[in-house]
Amino acid sequence: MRDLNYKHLHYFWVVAKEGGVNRAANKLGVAAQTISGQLALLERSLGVALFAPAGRGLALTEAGRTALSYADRIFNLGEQMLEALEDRAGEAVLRLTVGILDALPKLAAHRLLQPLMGMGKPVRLVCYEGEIDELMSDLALHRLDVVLSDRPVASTGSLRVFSHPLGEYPVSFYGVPALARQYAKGFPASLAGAPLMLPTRTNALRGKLEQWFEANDLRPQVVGEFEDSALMDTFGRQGMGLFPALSMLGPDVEAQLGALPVGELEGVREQVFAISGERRIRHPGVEAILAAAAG
Amino acid sequence: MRDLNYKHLHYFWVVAKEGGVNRAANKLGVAAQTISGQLALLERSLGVALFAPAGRGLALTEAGRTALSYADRIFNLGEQMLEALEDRAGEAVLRLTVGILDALPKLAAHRLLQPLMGMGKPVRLVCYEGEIDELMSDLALHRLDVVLSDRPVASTGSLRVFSHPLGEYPVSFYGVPALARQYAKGFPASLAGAPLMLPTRTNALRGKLEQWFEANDLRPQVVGEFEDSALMDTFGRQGMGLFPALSMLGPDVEAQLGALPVGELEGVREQVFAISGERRIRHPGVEAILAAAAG
DNA sequence: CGAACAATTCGTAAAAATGGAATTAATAGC
DNA sequence: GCTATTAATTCCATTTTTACGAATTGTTCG
Repeated sequence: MRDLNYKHLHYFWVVAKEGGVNRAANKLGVAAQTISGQLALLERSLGVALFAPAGRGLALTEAGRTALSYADRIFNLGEQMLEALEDRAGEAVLRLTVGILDALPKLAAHRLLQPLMGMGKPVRLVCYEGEIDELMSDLALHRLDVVLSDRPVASTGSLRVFSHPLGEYPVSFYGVPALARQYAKGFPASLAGAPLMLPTRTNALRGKLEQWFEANDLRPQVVGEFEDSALMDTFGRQGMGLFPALSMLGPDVEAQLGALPVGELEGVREQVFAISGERRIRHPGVEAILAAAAG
Repeated sequence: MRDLNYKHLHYFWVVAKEGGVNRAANKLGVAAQTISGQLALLERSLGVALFAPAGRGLALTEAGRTALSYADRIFNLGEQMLEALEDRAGEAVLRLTVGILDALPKLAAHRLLQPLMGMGKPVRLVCYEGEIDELMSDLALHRLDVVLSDRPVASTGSLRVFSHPLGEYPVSFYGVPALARQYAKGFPASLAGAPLMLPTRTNALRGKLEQWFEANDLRPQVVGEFEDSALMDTFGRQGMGLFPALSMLGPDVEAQLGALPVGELEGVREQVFAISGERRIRHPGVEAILAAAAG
């Protein structure tokens, strides 16, 4: 039973729905012998009988009933697809569906997606956020075109994904003006005992920060851990403590959060990866993003 | 673009997943020209481009992405079907999935399904209850083999169903012994002012009861209306009032509910129909039921 | 029992899919 | 800027699959 022949399955489906080979032949516009023959081939390739003689007609076997419920769904999907494509035949807007890891800084995501707007075509951007597992499964189901992550993702047996580095960016600590002034002098040594907000351990950046503390012989006071970077930003704005963010986002951070840079963390770089589910065929939008990141 | 060629769609699916015509050809064990040609035919029949040249490869178009999400589901279903059939290849139990209208007396349903047990094969009976609309849609989706209803159902445009009469059965009023004794004398005239429980107006029997009251010039006191006959039985057992049920179920009613017949309603017959979604192909179990009802 | 119906088998004809050889197009390397 | 390489495609002969006419088998109904 190597490969399923969908033409044969389609005949089976119509016969089952119409209630007989002759009726199906009539509906499909082919001769009854044809259907009968193809049906026999299907049964042989499946290794099970789908129909059993009943009276002078046919009745579904148990296996046939199982097959019918699948065939129903399969061919309904096929019909839906035709409708969907008929609608879309005229349209020309490019839709890019992006999954963004909760932990990834929103401003960074925004920056990375910026190149899309500079493309020739009109683009409709659809963003989802979530944890890495959800996003990966959505990627596998083609509900997402690409996922932005803070680490590369390895292909597992069932899930084949491809990670493309989008870049690595220096990281700085930021804080409200009062805090920033207080700890800027003598940075990074000044951080000893400073109130810090850090991402949780599920975030790749967390490990790098720990290493940096180790290397600089610092033991800061952690006042909060955040899964979602947007939440951390909000608390940072209230002056809860110093928080890490990309150095290049200085102007944005100041404008949106009223926080100033305290100092850059030497050797610490936040990495960003674009994870795609395709080996090489690329979404024009994803291509634009990768090109902009590389250039 | 009348009919979708699933072989072509399958090639498209593999090309999209593998990331190129050559890779797909390699995986499928056919030449690249073949795939290229079949893909072109698919695009022509659909009237939209699925791929666009990108570099020296191909990239999905917006329509291609739409198609891919359908193809994913379609071919995953196909693979699931093969697995399901492989498992079921040995099995020999017959499964009958029946939908039973809430309003239909449970004891009657039990009686009607009884013949199944006398068949040669082992049978697994799966019963669902619900309102007519739910059951009809489940029937259309092949989640049910047959529906037992108290009235025939007409085929609508989108839903083709076939109603087979299973029989009509005389109806009696029943009640706990005290009530039964009180109202049996002089039946049916004695019912004037008797506490009665009736099915709601969604039940076909309700209309027939009203007519019978009219014909016998009775104006009984309705102490309760019930959608579900099992609920009515439960209240009847508590002595809330007299309730209608099939005459032939007298022994069952007495054994299970401790209620006695008060009198049969002349001219009132509860009808039962088997509704199937198939024109003629019949489930061996359904056939047995119909045969037993006819014989 | 024979007429009508339903499915099937057989052999051949038509249609579709396939692969070889050559062509076009876009990179990557030198 | 030229050449080797990779990828997709076009053209056409060949194979495979699908389809139909004619005849066959089995079942139901009058």
